Order: sequence, then C-alpha cells, then structure tokens
Amino acid sequence: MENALPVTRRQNFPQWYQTVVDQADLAEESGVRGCMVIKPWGWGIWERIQQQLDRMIKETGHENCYFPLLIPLSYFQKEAEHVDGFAKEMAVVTHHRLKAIDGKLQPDPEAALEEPLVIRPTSETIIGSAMQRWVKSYRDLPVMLNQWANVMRWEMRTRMFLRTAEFLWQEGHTAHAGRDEAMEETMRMLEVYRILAEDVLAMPVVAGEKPPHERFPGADNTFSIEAMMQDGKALQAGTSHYLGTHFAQAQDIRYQDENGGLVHAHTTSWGVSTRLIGGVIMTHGDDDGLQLPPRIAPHQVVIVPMLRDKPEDADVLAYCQDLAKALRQVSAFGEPVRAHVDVRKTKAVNKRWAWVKRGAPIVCEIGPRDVTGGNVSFLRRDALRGEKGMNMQARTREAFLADIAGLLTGIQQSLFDRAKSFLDANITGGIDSLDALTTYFAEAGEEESFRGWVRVAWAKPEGEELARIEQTLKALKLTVRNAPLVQPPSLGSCIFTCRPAVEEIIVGRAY
RNA sequence: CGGAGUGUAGCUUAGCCUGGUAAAGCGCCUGCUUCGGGAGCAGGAGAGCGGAGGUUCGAAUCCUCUCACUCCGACCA
Repeated sequence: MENALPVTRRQNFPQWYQTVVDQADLAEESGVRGCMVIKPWGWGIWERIQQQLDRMIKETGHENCYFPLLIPLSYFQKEAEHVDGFAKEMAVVTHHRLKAIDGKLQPDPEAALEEPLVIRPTSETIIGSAMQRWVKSYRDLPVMLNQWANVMRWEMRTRMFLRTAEFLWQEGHTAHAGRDEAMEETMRMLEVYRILAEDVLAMPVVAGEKPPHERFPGADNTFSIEAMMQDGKALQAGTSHYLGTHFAQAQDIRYQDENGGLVHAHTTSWGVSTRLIGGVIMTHGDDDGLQLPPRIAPHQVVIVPMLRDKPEDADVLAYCQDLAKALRQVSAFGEPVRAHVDVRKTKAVNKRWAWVKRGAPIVCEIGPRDVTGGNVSFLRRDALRGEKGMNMQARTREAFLADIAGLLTGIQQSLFDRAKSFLDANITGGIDSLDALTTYFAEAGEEESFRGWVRVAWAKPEGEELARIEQTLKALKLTVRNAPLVQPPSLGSCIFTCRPAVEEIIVGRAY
C-alpha cells in the first residue's frame, strides 16, 4: 500500500518536513516573511505542551507574569555582549502613526518616536529593569518569574516551527542572592526541560553544557537539551542559562545582604519554544505523516463513523457519540481521555487518512457491523501497517474501554523507546583523533550522509585555540552540541590538542 | 545578506521561448450506481495567471521594479 505522503523522508528530508507541516494541518505561511499561521491542530499541540510545562514551572516555585512586547532601545545599550548577540536580528518600531502621502499610506515623518522601540527578541533587559526596582534586600530574593510570550528575531533563513521570525515561547527569569543558588536553579530548569522532552514529547535528549562560543550572549554558562532528528541532525530543544552578575551589573540589580553590604544578584534565564513542535515532527513523523505522542495529541482517540446516507447512520452516530462519552470517563496520564467524533460528511476512508496524517494516536472506524456486534475497530498510529495492508484491530466495546489507558500509555512508551534506540544507535564513540573524526564525517558524502553524532574527548580549550577548532569543525559542517552532564568514568586525550582531556563532548550536524 | 530556483482554480501542474484574450488531473458541488477499507459513471461550480509599472491594437507570455516561498551558503541563544 502506498504511503499517505507524496515524499518520503529518504527521498528528501527537508521537503518531507514541509509536507508534514502542511498535510498534518499544523501551520501555513502568512505572507509575512518568517511568520506563520498556526492552525487549530498545531495550536492544540502547543496548548498541550504549554499546559504541562506551565504546571511544572509552577511546581518549581515560579510565578507567571507579563512584560511588554516593546522594549526601549536604550535598555540594550547596557549589556555589550547581549547587544552584539542580538543587534543583527532586531525589529525596530520607529513611528507611531501612518499618513497617506501621495495616496500611499506610510509612516508619518512627523510621528517618529524620540527613542525607537525594539520588538523583544528576549526579555532579559526589560525584566532586569523591573528586578532593579523590586530587589532591595536579601529578603526580596529569590525572584522567580516566568512569562509566556511571543518574541521576534529577524532571521535570514526561516523554517516552519524550527526557525521562525516570530515564535512563541516561555521565558523564565530569576534572580538569586548567590552563585550556588542561581546555578542550582539553572540546573533544576534544565532537568524540567529534559523531563518535558522525554516524558511528555517522548523525545529523548542529551542534557549538557554548551561550549563557550555557543553561549547565550551575556551568559556565564549555557546548558541545553539536544535531540536527534531522523536525519541525524541535532536540534537544540531547550536552554537554561546562568547569567552570573552580568545583567545585574548592567542594570544595577543590587541588594543589601545580612551584613548591610550592597551586592549584585545572580540571575538566570531559560526557555523553550514552538520549535519543540518541529522536534516532535522530526522525531516521530513517518512517511504517512505526523505521529503524536498521546500526551500532546489534541485528540487521543478519533472516532470516524462510517456514514452511508442510510437509515442506520443514526445508530452508528449515536454509538460513536456514546463511545466518545464513555472514553471521556476513563483517565489516562491522570486526565480524562480526549476523544473526538469526526462527524463531517465526507467518506470514512478520507477522514481516516486525514487523521493518520495529523498523527492522532488511535483512530477508530465504526460501521453498522460494529454497532450490532458491540465492537470497536481501530488503528494504532504507531503500528499502522501490518502484513496485509492496514493493521486494523477489533475489540468489544468493553474491552476497548478497559484497554484504552493502557493503549495510550503503550503508544507513548513505544514512541519514546523507538526514538531512544535511534538516538543511542547513532551516537558513535571510539573516535580518538581528529583524523578519525574527519574520516568519519567526510566519508559520508552528501546525500545519504547519515552519520548522527559522535562523542569525543577534549581538553576544553578556549580563545584562539577554540576558534581554530571551530573552523576545523565548520569545514565538516559540524558543531559542538554540548558536553553531556553524564560523563564517562575515564577519558583519553583531547582529539584536538592531544593534551589530557577534561570532558567528553557531542559533535554533530545541527539545525 | 550572497547564489540558484519558484509563484497560473483549494492542490499538483501545462501554457511563456515563437504575445491573440486561460487548460488538465486531483479535490469540491449535484445525480445515479457502489458500499468494512484511499469506489465508478455523468453533469457542474471555481482562476484571469504573486503585486505594481511599462512596451503593444492586444500581455500569463516581453521589459523594469517589488513581495513571498524553496534549496545552498553566510549568519544566528
């Protein structure tokens, strides 16, 4: 049987990705460069992610708040590194009025803003300015904030979900009395992201520290979770930064400690974005479209009634509605099962394929025969095809209701296990020299160049030496992803400098 | 931001070189047949060719400018 998508992953991965976004009804182009319309199905996924992460953020002691979209340009002036990092991609608001001049609507030259406003690329500066006002005493600390917002970075090259000019995210910002406490917070949120990725998105990741040249502008340490896409490239799926006292110094966030001395606070920031959806697509998608882990599927069970313009249609519909209702009484992952009856008046087969492409974990097809027999016929999205065609299963209604929670947790687990084996199988060790590394990646050629990642030991060089290594890697289109938190018990020597290694790092191609 | 390419009905495309007033398949609507796994036949609706300007009696076709998208590169938490 033919695949549901016109392009396979093997044929052309980037095009396959675009097709999934389109065919799964996730999002579409908006006509504004780098900005996308997120359609209800795509938004539903984001809502599920948001909801579960929001709970975790609150459970770790943070409060939600909201800061403005527009930030005075002068705020960026204060932190040099930060400005350098973002200057090239900031959108700037310069006028506050339009005027028709020669019949053409344009910014009114007489309505130029005295100080231009920047559309936030991230909110460290404006939240820092508030912290400066709020933090006076050690008793005011820690400040633990989070906001759900959109941000804008004028990217040169955009890709749906993976790199859009405007994207949605959550950004956490905290201020602490000391380094240890701030670092602890940084690591705590990195772990929250790991759990979100692995348990909720079923997307295995490697958590670790970014090398110096990949740090967030203005950070002392940047940590990331890195996920492996099915083409072997790495996707930075979340970051957590220890900002030291850089921002506190730039913005004068100081407090009086127990001894009456004035000291700078230590700040952190951390975020994940709609990019996660891109990660889910490239982790779980197949040649029949998207596959959603049940925990983020807007509908976990979709019921497709087989309607034929016959009198028994009414019975079929009633049976389906009743099944949906019964499913909602069952709980899976600690919540009611999300069941949906697709009552649209199109042919059942077409509806089925639509839901397969959208990635609904379980699709039931109910016809008159199921109704009379009291049965449920269904497909598991993670095991669509069997020996002979579609792998349609059947259970009695009671058995289906009894099994549904197990089916959903089983699908969630099988998606994770599959992705985890893929990740483990494609991280290569045993590369102990630069030559070996070069050979490994150069051999691959262009098209079928599936190489995944490698783990190599290095001496964590800095400055000039690091820059040279970066260039060497760049020639192979490689980057250092991170130094995993989980390190091997012993290391050989650095493959770049031959000095004794201090840690092992992940190297690979990346999005 | 540099290189290459694309933009014609909801989708995929033909037409463009050699200007003459838009075509096909899929989808959609209607009817009949079919009906448990991407049905068949017949009829029908639907675009003025990304946008703006120009050349011309006449432009989807030629010229200029612009916008968007795709791929590669550069850049990028």
